[in-house]
Amino acid sequence: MAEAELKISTKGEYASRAMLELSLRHKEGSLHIKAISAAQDIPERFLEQILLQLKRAGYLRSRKGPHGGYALAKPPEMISVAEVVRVMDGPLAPIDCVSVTAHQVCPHEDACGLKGLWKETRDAVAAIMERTTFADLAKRTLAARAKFAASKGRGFRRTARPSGA
Amino acid sequence: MAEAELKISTKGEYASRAMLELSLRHKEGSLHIKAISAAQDIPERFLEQILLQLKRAGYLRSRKGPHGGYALAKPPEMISVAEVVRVMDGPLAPIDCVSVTAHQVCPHEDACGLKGLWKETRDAVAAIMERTTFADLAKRTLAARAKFAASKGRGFRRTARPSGA
DNA sequence: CATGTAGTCGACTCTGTCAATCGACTTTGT
DNA sequence: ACAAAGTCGATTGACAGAGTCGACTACATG
Repeated sequence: MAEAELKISTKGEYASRAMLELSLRHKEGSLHIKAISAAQDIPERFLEQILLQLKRAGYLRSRKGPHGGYALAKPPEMISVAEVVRVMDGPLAPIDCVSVTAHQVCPHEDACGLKGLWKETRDAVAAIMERTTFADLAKRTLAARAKFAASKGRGFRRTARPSGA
Repeated sequence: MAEAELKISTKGEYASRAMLELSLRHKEGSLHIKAISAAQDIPERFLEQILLQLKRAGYLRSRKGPHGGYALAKPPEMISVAEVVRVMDGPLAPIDCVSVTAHQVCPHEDACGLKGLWKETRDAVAAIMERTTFADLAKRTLAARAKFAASKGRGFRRTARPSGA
């Protein structure tokens, strides 16, 4: 028995985290894979191919050579989580006969009273992810961190970041 | 690339279909595996083990010998889809750090602004499945079938033939 | 009480997907 | 031109999901 039937692939998760990191540090210009990998704890080599995919899909732009790296291709408020997840894992549907992007005829048509239910859940999830942008996530994250820092007591240094500068 | 990041296992799907069939024909007393398998087009041998699991979890009762078979252990309006799916696939969470039944500390705590979002989607899905009972599904199915029959009933079958008579 | 019917159980296979890694190539800055 | 950084695609290893099998046990009826 698995542990979840509602599953976001780690790839989708990593992609989201990477995009979030990029959104948080949007001002800094481009970030190297290493920086993102370290900040979000994602295997560097794996992240590499994720960023690549995201770039091909038009969400990121990259620069080679020294001082290169990745950056968002559009402002964070223009990118929804749904888009990113879809790039990584494909269309979202709880079961094939309900997908908006990849339907196929369900052999049970009339017999399948479940179809409506699956569609309902799909729509609910899609709606949430569709309306949440990375700007939203960044805002929430900042808020959460501030709260965290405050509750942890003054004088505490915050999360150690492998920052240069 | 997969085709869905929101996935109900076929086991969960089959279990739901079986329960639906049992609900639809609740009046008939118990049904044999064969009948359910045929009606819902589920591999007999596979269905067998699914029903078994459902029985162990207390949703079905069975009778051996001739005239045996499976039947619901409680009325359809007392069983939610969420329960059944959970029996088959375990707790539902888009990612481990959000599961209500199987949490584990997320190593990114503060850094993870995504957590809230995953939780949101989980709750949305859970809410839908929790409030939908098999009585609901049976009703919907009957309605869908009636509609289907009506539209099929009048008129003639579509003629793809170049020249009719 | 014999016997076929039906259910129970656990182990097993097979396939596909997912996560992750490598090696080599290309581009860019100095 | 050389090194640093990014790009690419192929490969791999592990594990979960889907479906199968064989044998065992219980029951109901002739």
